[in-house]
Amino acid sequence: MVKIQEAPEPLGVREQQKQATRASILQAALEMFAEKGFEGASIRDIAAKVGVNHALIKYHFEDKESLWKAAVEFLFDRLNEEMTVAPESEEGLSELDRVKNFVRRYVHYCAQHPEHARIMVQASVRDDERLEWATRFIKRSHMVGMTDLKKHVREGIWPNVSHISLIYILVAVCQTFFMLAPEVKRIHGIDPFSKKAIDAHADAIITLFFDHKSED
Amino acid sequence: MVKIQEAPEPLGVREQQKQATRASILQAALEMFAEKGFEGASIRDIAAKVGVNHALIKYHFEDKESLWKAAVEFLFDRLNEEMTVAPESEEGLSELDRVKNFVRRYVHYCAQHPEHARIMVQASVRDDERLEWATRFIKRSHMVGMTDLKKHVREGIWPNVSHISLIYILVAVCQTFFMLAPEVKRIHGIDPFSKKAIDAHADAIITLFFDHKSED
DNA sequence: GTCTATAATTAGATAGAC
DNA sequence: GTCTATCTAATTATAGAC
Repeated sequence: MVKIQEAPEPLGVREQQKQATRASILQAALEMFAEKGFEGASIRDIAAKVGVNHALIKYHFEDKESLWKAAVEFLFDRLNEEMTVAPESEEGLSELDRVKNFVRRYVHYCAQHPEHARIMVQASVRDDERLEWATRFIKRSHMVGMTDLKKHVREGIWPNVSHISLIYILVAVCQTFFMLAPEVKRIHGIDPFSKKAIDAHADAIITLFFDHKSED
Repeated sequence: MVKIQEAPEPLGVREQQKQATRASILQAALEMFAEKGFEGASIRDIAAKVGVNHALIKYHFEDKESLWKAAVEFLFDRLNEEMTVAPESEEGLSELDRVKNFVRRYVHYCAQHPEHARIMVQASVRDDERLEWATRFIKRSHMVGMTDLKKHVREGIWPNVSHISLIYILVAVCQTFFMLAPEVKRIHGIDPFSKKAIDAHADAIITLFFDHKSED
């Protein structure tokens, strides 16, 4: 019995439960991979965190590698969603103010989802099959940023230096403070995820990059 | 038979071989821990990389945890050595030029030893006993930097924003480009460790931070 | 869909030979 | 000092019950 439909039917309660379990496993996997790395995070610990049997993960994700890939896809899908901005909301703003808004938005994204940087950094320090696979996602987000960045260099917003270095500088300053949150807490005794610290960090970046000139 | 001596005697050939083996194991451990993380790097792979039996590692380093700690101590000892500068070499320089020199020196350190950032980032994303142990080393290097940084904020070299954010911004921009070298190569097709890329990166940071003012 | 039970592999540790 | 051999524990994977 095949149904032809424009919008998806309301799911059966069993199917709903399935998707909920799948989502819980994915969420637990994100946290575990972020904290312990690919080998350090065990299927069994992820299952235990969700409260299901480890064999169930095979049913939803085939194997550990596939689970990791599903987690990475989820990260970049969410990044695209959350970083997209309605054009109307920026009408009348100068290009510099748009760049500043972008920095604020990205800083907040990094604070809300530190597991993104944690997982991707651990992927990007080793030149293996997983990094090769993830390259398409990283590449896509870099290419989008690169186009804008080159335009902004021409407009004098960024200095005319290596574009590749600039991209990594921008990403690094937004991510690192939150990625290393456990260290920041231990060394400096502050919580990077507090509203105050998040705003102070965005302010620091924007002031240093765009509103500051060193005195000799 | 006890010898009292001012300077160490020339070591026996057997003892020399022992220390050479120990150093090789430590070097291999640094590379493996950096690339694969604590759990991902196996004692057996490290031993295989050196060309010795895995049981020998226990003789030199007791267990995996101790080997990791020895590797981290080595990293910070070398950091202190290589970042120390003779006061004479900076005589007559303005404070701003000293800061620029510091950035250049640190960028070169990060390029020469990307395993430092790789190992410490993986330690700092998880709040466990190893990070607690490593805190003393991180703290020491942050405290040195923090004192100078506050002075330089007063002098107008850095903008008057969160000092903690500034520290992480500075460290992040110097480290990340080299830490993520495998990614940089795959995405942008350049080698971050080439002399040209290293210098361009240091230039990018210094220009952006100290020699640039955005146009509105 | 989810769990039980178990096979197959791999890792860290260590006793003892050389 | 270094290696061989072995033990134990943990992990991924999977067949099959419910």
